[in-house]
Amino acid sequence: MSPRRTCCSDLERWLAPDTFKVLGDPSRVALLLLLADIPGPCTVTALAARLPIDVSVVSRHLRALRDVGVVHAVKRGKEVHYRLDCGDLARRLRHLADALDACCPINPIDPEVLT
Amino acid sequence: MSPRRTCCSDLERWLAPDTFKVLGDPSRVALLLLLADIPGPCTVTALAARLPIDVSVVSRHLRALRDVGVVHAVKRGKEVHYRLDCGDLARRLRHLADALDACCPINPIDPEVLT
DNA sequence: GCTATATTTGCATACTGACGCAATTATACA
DNA sequence: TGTATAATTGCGTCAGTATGCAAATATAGC
Repeated sequence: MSPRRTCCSDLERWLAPDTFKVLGDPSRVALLLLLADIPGPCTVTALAARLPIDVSVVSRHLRALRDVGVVHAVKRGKEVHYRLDCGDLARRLRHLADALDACCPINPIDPEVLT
Repeated sequence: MSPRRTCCSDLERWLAPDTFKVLGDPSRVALLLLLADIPGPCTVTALAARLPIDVSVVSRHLRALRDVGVVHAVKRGKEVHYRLDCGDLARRLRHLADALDACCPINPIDPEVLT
């Protein structure tokens, strides 16, 4: 087994399938857009009221988003307030972008491109 | 319906569920890592030989990656050579990171954090 | 303690997608 | 033209997951 190019270790580190799997669902993306659109924290019920899905489903989606560190949750009494954790996600995306750039300066262009 | 914050239009533009869904599969990520590790283009058969999955599955995964613009395909005779399209993906990730940062300067920190 | 509201969890259902195998298509070469 | 190799596509199967409803849990206020 040949040693892996150093840049690829970074790529493997930041190309986390779990995070992208969570970001790959339209309902969860809709939740993220709502959280971005409404300044300040938002409760589960308030978010569910703006989407055509049940509160329980919204709760589960928010938990999935929290598990991968994309949103942040704060409990206040019986309510849970969610907000985007933009900084962390943005940081990770930039690390991934850097790792990609570091991996790819090679590979010259070929003709007869399919797409 | 209140008008959307301008930053959120960018967020919606770059937070494409389709791309992330494709990046959310471990086999496809393994393919990307292989393409990054092996300098230069790679054929479907060569990639399949390094993974515990069937050639047909590899072919389908590569097509999915191509459909979202993450890899690049070039046909040479009966072979198809694939390579990463790092530049485009890195560009889109940075746009997304910028949109996130633009959306989130608000939201003060609250106590009693859950995660 | 009792009630009302917010959230989470258990469970059943339906859908999506990954996978392997076999068949088909495309291309190079004898 | 026939044969061999590369890649794709058809199809059935299986696992994972998104969803809604109902029940359970947590907490505030009476």
